[in-house]
Amino acid sequence: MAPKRQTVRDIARATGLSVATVSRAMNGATNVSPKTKARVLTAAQQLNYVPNPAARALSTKRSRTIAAIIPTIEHSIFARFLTAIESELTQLGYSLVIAVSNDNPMEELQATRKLLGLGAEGFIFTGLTHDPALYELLDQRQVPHVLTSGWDKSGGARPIIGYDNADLSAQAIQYLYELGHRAIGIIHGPLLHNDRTRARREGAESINLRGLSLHPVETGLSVADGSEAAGRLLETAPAVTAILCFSDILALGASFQLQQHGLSVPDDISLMGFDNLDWSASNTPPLTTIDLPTTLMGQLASTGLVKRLDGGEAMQSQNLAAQIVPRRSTARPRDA
Amino acid sequence: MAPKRQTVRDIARATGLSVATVSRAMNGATNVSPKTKARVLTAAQQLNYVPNPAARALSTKRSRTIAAIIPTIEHSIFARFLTAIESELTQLGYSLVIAVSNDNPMEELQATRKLLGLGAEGFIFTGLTHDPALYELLDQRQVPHVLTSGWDKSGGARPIIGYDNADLSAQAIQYLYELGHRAIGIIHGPLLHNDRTRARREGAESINLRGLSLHPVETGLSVADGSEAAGRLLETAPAVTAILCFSDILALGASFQLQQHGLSVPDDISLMGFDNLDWSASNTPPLTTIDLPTTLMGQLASTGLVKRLDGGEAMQSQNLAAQIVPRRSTARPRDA
DNA sequence: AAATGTTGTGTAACCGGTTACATTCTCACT
DNA sequence: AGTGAGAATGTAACCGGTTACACAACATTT
Repeated sequence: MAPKRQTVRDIARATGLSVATVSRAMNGATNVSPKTKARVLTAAQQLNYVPNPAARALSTKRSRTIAAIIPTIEHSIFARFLTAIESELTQLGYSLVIAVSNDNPMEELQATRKLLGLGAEGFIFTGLTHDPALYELLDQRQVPHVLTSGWDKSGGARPIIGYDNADLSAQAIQYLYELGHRAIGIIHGPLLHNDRTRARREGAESINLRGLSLHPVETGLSVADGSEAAGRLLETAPAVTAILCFSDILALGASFQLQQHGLSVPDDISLMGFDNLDWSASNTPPLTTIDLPTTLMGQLASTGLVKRLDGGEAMQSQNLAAQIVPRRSTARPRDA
Repeated sequence: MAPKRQTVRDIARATGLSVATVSRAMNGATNVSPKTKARVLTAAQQLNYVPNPAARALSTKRSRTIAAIIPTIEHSIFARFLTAIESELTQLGYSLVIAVSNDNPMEELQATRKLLGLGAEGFIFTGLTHDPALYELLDQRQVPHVLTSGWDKSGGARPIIGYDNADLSAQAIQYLYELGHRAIGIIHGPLLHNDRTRARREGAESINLRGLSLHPVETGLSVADGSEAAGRLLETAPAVTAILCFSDILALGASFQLQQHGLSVPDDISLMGFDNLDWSASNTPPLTTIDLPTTLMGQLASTGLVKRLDGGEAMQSQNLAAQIVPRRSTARPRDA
């Protein structure tokens, strides 16, 4: 019932070969005759041999494990991201470990320490700004890593695979302006410790168009927060004819609030999101949003990191394209 | 810039002590004088020493890693579950690795093999039915594991920490019946490879009440699927006065569809979900649903597994309580 | 003062793979 | 047959912790 674990030496004994040959046969067959290789493989099969990962990691000094640290898991945009990373890494023979930072730089630092101690060889972070101590740690130990979900035009020192939040949100405002909207509400999550949100807000405010007035409202990240913020916005800026939310989740909350006020989308007010989550097309009405290249970003971050680890190739930063997806939740304002 | 990794021997050299003493000082201090312990600790601090997890795992034959295999990550109910497991395990000094089965027994088996090869010591599975080969593997290698998200009255051979899906869904039907509903639609995900859904369906159908007729519709798991299924239901069973969805996600989709048909909830039709996701209270109208003890389940599964691994205590099965959360999306039918 | 116990520390083996280097075997070619 | 190159295999050290056992120093008991 409990056959003790088999080792290379057991296989060596069983086949009458040496441990070196067994090891060579199990891995990339360098200089092993096909006959012996087959002999080893069948013996391994029979004895139900599974290599000990710790022993292998110890002698190769490689764990083939990559860590992803994300702000939260309770948000399908990150779920999509993680799924992409996971499947890509699995294909490349790597494993993924995950930690959550709750958008808190200290928790992020702590999680990184922990995963480093767990043997992670490479790191995928979300966002561009992190605690100096985190960077120090990474540099000191020369840990390959990549930043995601953002973009730095000025080209920072570390590889980035992401998209230009400022530019995208500017595009969104432009899009609404061209539809005829002049007073536009913005609902977004916390600015503190979240450079994606900050970039989006700054991007929106960088637009200078005649007659345009923006009405930003800061709130949390949940559906309930979106609803609450929309309520606040309707009170403080009743002239608003369109609302841009910096996430589809917030837009969903806002749409609940608008419904409660008896306002119809887009006849009374236009609503636009950010993320293009899977349900945004099913929303009533289908939600105009921005499709972020989350899956591609996960794939590229993974392959880049693996190439770096396996081949030593330096990673290249990439600014990925993202598209506005026009749907029925946005339209010309009534009096335009 | 690249100070080569410090080892116990480096610390031993630096302090003039032996590796054994250093090791003892670093871990639970068995027989080490406070003075030496302090000396070792400060030296370790100064040299920025981080123990090599592979070496430790190799010699202790313990990895302190637990694996969770979930059907999908793109569903906040599992996100909540994972978050609970993660924080609990971290507190207990363990780490979590995650794999996704996509509700496919073969993928699940493969993922288990992989994580076992990665060194996972214990497993948390979702659901009660799994591939026989999976059970064989677990038994043969005596891997501690726990099944979650379900319940087996007849008491299976393996520890379960979950809730009684059949009973909960029966309660939901009962609740709607008592409100006065007689023709009740049910929208649920795939029955194949998903024993939670099967149990819920069977539980609902086990109810025998005068005048009650159920109209089940099978679909996928996404919001769009819920919307599609609701459309189908309205066509095939127009007499339905209430719809029970086996997930809040499906209920959200259904509510979009009802809106499109100009039907108001709950005046024209009652709508009920399952899960109590964070937004279900913000929905318009707030969604009646069943609050599942996901967080508690994650905590108990984690601590149980750790107790088993650390202390050898056998795990105990637990049937956790779940509550119907009545909100405004359900009401008496019009003509009752 | 001798015997015994207690506490703190050191030595060296061990975990289970990988791999540099040494050795043996094969076979082609003179 | 002899030689040398190249292929196949073996030996043993190594990765970096942990820990059984040995031993030293000092306290306690009679």
